[in-house]
Amino acid sequence: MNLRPSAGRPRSEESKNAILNATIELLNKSGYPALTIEGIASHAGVSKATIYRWWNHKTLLVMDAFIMLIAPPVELRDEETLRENFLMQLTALSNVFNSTIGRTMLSIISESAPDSEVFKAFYSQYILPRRAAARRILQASILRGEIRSDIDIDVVLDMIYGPIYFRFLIHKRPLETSFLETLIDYTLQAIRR
Amino acid sequence: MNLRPSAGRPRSEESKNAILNATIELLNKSGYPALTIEGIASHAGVSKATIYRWWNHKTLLVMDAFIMLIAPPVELRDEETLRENFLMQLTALSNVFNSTIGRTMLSIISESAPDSEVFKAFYSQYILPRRAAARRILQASILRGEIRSDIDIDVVLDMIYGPIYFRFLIHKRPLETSFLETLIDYTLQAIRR
Amino acid sequence: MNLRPSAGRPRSEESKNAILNATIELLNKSGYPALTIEGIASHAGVSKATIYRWWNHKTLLVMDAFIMLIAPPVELRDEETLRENFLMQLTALSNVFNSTIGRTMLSIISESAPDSEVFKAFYSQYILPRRAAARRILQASILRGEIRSDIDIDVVLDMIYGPIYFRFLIHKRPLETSFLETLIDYTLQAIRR
Amino acid sequence: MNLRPSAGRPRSEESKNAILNATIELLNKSGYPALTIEGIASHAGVSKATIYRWWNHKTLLVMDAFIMLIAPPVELRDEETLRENFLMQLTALSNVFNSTIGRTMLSIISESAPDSEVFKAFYSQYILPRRAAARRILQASILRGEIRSDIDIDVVLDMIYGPIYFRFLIHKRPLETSFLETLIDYTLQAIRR
DNA sequence: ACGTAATCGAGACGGTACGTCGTGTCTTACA
DNA sequence: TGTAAGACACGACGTACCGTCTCGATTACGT
Repeated sequence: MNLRPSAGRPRSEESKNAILNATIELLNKSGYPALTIEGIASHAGVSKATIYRWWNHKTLLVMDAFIMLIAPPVELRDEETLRENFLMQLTALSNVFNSTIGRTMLSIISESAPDSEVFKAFYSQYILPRRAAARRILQASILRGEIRSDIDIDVVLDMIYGPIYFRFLIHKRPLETSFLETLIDYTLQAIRR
Repeated sequence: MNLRPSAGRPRSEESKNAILNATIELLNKSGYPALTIEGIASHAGVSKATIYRWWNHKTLLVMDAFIMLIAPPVELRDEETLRENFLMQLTALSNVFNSTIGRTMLSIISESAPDSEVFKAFYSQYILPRRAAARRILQASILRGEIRSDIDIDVVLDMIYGPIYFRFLIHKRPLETSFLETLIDYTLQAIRR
Repeated sequence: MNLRPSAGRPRSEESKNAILNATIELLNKSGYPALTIEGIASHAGVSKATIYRWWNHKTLLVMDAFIMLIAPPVELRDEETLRENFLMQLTALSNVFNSTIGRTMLSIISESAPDSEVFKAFYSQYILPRRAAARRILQASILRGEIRSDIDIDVVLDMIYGPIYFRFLIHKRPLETSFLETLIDYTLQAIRR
Repeated sequence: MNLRPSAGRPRSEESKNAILNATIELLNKSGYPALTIEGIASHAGVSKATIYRWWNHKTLLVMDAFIMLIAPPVELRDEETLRENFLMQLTALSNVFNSTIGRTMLSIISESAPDSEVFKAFYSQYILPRRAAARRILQASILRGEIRSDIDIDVVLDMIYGPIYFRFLIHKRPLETSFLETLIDYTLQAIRR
């Protein structure tokens, strides 16, 4: 069962945590362009080789730190209205954007290739779970007859998420709650029965 | 009027063009992470110092190359329907995204600070003119009574542009015309009178 | 005894030798003004950083190459006459001057400050040992009653070495044996009992 | 008569002086390795091209500044004793060595090739006149029967000048008068009748 | 208990690019 | 023609990281 039955010294969890924490700290302090493996190593009290042994690429290291840090997907609940559920999820999303590592992660993804390891990891571990949850509550809403049954759910989801990302990445403006509300209201207006 | 009638040797337009063209070529060939000032200099047959004399930062160099390359803002016309005008502009936008320099530019902007030189240049030279044009035709449409007069134009514009950027940067999926049409239709549905 | 028994990868003796040999070769080929760290690095198949790690200054690198190359101080012997001993030492000195690295070393020393690292190294590692040997045989000669006991040995040594350096550095004329002999004869004439 | 009958603007004496003075000032302030044409030009309020037009090489510029600055050769006089005459000349020489430009000049000469322009200029304009004067008074002394007639004057001159240069360039020690006197006394001892 | 094996820190290594500085040449307009 | 101003191609500087490597030391597991 155990494919590699642990010959030799096991991986140091302590070093692993020190590396991920150092990554986050240095990212917060100086930003992604100034983030170096050497800096992380010395800040974490760890050898460079140890980092290279476990992460092929700096982007994957940031990805792991990002996953460690962010909250799990918001539980969307059927009892809440569609509007409330979206508001909750978009608020969680805007918290991610407000962290340095969240912004960094998105800019890494922006310039990553669709077949790159980091993109695939981010998409499957971050985007898909949240999108699936949102899709579920939209479908429940359709079943309840609140919104039209012929809508293209993917387009609707993009109409909700897209402007949030846009506002952060391109406008670089703070996300007021009123913006979120107007956005959701306009979208629901477009798809209501 | 001319305060200092050119003391010293004038700037070489030839070098300037060679630098911008080399930037674009190398970007297309190997991508932004592999783009080096040294590479640009040698490919353009130009000295590194000449590049540094005119561009403080690599991002600003890419920005200038981007501006040189892209088409001027689409002329939006009153004779066309709102829907046609948006389709035209979004198609132009997707052409930008389909070029390497366009994708690079956006990822640079994604990780730029709001007070950075490159962000301010991009925002004022690229985003604002296009946004102003779109705003004008929305306002004309309001005057003609086709759409509601109480809408928040900024939110509407973000609902149109945002999903496009999102689809490219995060989903990394091609932009089918059907997507554009559905997007516009849903949006118009939300704001029609 | 050994306080830190070698943490980390040990210094490569191979690289060290390659650097010193490349220094000598390039010096012989093109002279000191054309000697660059970059040239040495590429000629030695070594990274620039490796050179800078071990030598703060180009002059110290030349100094080490010089020390590696030159013969150890001539053994002065009591059985020989004073005259023979000096002739031997001055001949060895003129061999140093006839090598490019010897001439280079002297011109480095000429323009070095008295408190500079390279001057102190040269003085203690090259000048002093040879001067001490010469001083010893002069003192032995005094004890044997061949020369006056009240002479200022430092002045006498400068009277012997100084003209050699002068002839090379300023006159730039070859050193004939007859010149050396006349020089020694005149000096002995001045200090004989 | 006038070979170049002043076509065009004449050479600016003002610029020439500014250049030579700037050379000396910068040499005194920061030393020869830090002496740059660009620095001289900006300090003298002069264009780089003007410097390059009149001096092929930085060493020649220093040479001209040196010649402008130093006193003319000491007048050696028959009325004085040989000893007094040498003392006077050696004192003048040690003044040269005490100036930054004097030390710089010597180190330039040390590393110059025998067929280089700067060496030939220095030798003919500085060394030879002083050496000729010293040679004359030695010959006069021979005629008066004070010193031996069979001496090799060139060797004697080197025995007097050499140790001075040596003391400055290699020992880097101050020249006490007592050293000069002992040096002269030993030399005269060697060649007196 | 003792070897085998993987991991760890330290840090040297060959590279590549950085951004700066000085070189010597040039192009302009003015004197 | 000479000059100041200043842009230019070139080349080296000394630094910073890259990703790899070689050490000795450490920590498990299987004999």
